[in-house]
Amino acid sequence: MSRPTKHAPERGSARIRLLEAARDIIREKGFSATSVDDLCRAADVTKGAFFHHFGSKEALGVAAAEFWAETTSAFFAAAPYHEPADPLARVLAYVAFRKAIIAGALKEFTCLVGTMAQEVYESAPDIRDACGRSIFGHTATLEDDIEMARQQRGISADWTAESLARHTQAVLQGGFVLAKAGNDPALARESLDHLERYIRHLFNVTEDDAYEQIDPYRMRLRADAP
Amino acid sequence: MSRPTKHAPERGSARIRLLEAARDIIREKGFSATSVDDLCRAADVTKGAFFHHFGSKEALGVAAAEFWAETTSAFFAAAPYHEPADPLARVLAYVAFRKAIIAGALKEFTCLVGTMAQEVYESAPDIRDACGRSIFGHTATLEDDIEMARQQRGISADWTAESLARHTQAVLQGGFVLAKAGNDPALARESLDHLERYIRHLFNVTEDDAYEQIDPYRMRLRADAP
DNA sequence: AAAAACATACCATACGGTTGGTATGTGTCA
DNA sequence: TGACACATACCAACCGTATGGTATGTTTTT
Repeated sequence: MSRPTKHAPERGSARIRLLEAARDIIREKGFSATSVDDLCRAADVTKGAFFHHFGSKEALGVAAAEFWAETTSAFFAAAPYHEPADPLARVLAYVAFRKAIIAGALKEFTCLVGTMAQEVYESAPDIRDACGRSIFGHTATLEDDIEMARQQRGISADWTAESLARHTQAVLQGGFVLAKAGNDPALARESLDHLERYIRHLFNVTEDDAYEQIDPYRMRLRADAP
Repeated sequence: MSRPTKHAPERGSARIRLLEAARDIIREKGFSATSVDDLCRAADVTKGAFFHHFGSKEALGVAAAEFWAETTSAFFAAAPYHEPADPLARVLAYVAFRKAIIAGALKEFTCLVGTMAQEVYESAPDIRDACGRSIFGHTATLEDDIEMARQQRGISADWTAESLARHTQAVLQGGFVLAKAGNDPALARESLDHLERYIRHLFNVTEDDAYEQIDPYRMRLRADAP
């Protein structure tokens, strides 16, 4: 959190710090309850700097959603759930990975853009659309693996890869809502277990099947567990 | 919840109007963005009346969640999805009913307590807990039908009726989030289709089975459609 | 030198909440 | 029965503060 020295000024360092503060504080208090002063205090910048980088609070909301899209897509691209050679294994590994990162405080693993969209969908269309691009951009990264698994296994489905990818995101977002309402992260994990069972059913893969065949990534997660 | 007193037949009319205004405006703008003045204006009462009935804005939030719990539980208790004699049919009819009432504007069918919980879970524990009681009180009304269906059909499951009921609610809440982010109610209905398919899989009931056997309520919904 | 990146001081308003009051109903007891 | 004490429901005006936003600098980088 310490500011960079005057002679090594990171380009847009105040801007980045404001976006990071927005990510953390909006996830904790919501967009409306987060004041510009809150953000300036957390980022250790003045209001002048804030309005130099963002034309309005709403513009910051849009930028925060875009920042979230950038950072999370980098995070998921680098995540190990892409490792399995089998496409269905990658899909199941994704679910297992999402489940594994649900840990700690609620504000640390819940979704910024889901929270913001829920709150401002009607009053701030620009923010809503930026949140939508982040969410549906992410679901799109799952579609190829789902479609590959479907074709490879000859599943003639009455559902599309697109819709199953979106459903996966819906289960995640809904799990977050229940976890918040019940103040218990386990509620989010619980729904992911149902999602995993659903996907296995869709692909006729039962729990009895050897895991190392279908889901080596999940095996590794289990082996790493204490 | 509203204590029935002998005197003052018109008692609490301002209170009720404020709770109805809260239900509508908070669903549209969120809790923080909804001002006390907004509510007073919509309910056509003065601020003095507001703070006569509610000790604070947060107290109104709690009361609004409780009001939501009361009105929705009466609504669902009177809904026709309880009609089928078969318990699994009732569960599937519930999902079909939830899908059927997703229509019109987002603010008209989305969930007040899900929205509020998502927003204030960290900053207003009293409201969060009231939202939790509303949500999990509702999921509990599904548990008996699920458990009866399970026993009747001899399903030896690695899941509980409780967790499946909660998952159903998670899919609904997540569907609402996606519908808001994508500004399209169809996104919520889409996830309910996956949920229905999941439940059918769990109970080994395929789409090919005769509907009138398993789900007369759904048949009626279809017949009623234009 | 130009412009981008900050900082300081300030503003109008909207915010949640308080105050002091009125009108009306209700239980009580002389 | 009536008058009195008390409670409830509601209102208009007001208060201190926090809010998003601006005007005008100063510093730093190119």
